[in-house]
Amino acid sequence: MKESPRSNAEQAGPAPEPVLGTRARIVRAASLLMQRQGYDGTGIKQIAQEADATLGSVYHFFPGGKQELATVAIDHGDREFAEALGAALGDADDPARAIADFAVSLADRLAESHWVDGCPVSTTALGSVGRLPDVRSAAARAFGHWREVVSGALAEAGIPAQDAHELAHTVISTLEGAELAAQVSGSREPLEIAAKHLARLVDAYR
Amino acid sequence: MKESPRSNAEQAGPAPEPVLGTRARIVRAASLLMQRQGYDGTGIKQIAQEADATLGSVYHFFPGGKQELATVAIDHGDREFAEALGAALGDADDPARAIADFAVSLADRLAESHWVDGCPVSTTALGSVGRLPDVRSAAARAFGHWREVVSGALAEAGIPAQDAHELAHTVISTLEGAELAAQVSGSREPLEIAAKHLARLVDAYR
DNA sequence: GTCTATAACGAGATAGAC
DNA sequence: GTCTATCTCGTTATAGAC
Repeated sequence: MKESPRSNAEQAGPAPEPVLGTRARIVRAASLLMQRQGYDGTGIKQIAQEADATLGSVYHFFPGGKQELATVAIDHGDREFAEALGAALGDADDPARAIADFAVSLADRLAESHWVDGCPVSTTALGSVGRLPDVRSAAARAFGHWREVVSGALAEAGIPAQDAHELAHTVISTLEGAELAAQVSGSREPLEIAAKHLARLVDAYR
Repeated sequence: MKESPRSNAEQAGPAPEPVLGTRARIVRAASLLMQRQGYDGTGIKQIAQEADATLGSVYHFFPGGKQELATVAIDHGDREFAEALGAALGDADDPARAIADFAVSLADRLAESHWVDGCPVSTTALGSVGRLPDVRSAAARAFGHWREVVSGALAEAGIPAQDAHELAHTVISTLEGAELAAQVSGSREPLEIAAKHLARLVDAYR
């Protein structure tokens, strides 16, 4: 069960990335591939190949099969995005500007990936709404976490709790929708405009 | 090629819905199923069954196979949503209120369908961004059409063209994102809050 | 235009040696 | 924990009778 994450590369060379265990590599590959191709568009064999693991290892760590893998992949994307969001908004005294900058950084990442690496949750979640309850609820938790990060930052900047709660909803919704529009149209424009409008909206509540 | 759309039900009884030809039934079924399950989650056999057609008929009308079917389905959803949007914003002297009401009506439709009937384009488009260029560009056209409807209504209400263009981007992005969030969380809240914030944002530009 | 049968392939999942 | 072989089923797509 437990693996030493440093079984090789022991003498701490300049290698920046830690050596991932098999389970972690599988999770990372599943998250990345499902982010790009969705649940049905991603095969378990493809995940195993991308993770440099065998099919047997995948089912060893995830006996629940593809569904379990999908929920774990969404949890992974949840944490990843929450950290980025927290880092961007954490100690900002001007949350409106911080949110706008974060939206532009999403456009940067998206353009770098040629518009394929969008939200790590929405693609997987959308196609499985009425069909895979565990996947759907994992996605709902993720959205909730992200709203908490935004709402906390807004409250810390002096915005009343109820306003902060509602603004957090619209900030996350608009970022999601603008990222989707940017992917589909292959353009930074939706996210850049969303940055401007979200800043204006947040500032109206101070 | 051409079919009489009234080959039966000739005496114009009180039947409200027109009799659809085979091709139209296939398009409608494909649009509905891909809206719910995405491109990869929807099988051609399932489409044929839902449309009361045979597999042979599907390939007769759509020799390009699943890809062609998907682009036609997106075009269908495009027109459908553009009409609803146009009806809601067409002759409104208060576009901010009209947009808010429309967002709430989206929440109504979503709740009625138990959160499965979301945007007729985004689910199909998202999973195919880096993989099916024809599908992606059909989705991009749809988003463009919808923005034109919004931007036209805003311009007619006296908002300068550049502001109207940018607002249309955010209106569509936010509606998309809020609908996605509502589906995932099984709640009207994202769309109801988006309605309020979009109205406030639009009013700030008058 | 509609229907059935089937080809060709890949999917998710399992078994069991090592 | 890892690997390979395999089972079973469903998929897209095609062929050809009617």
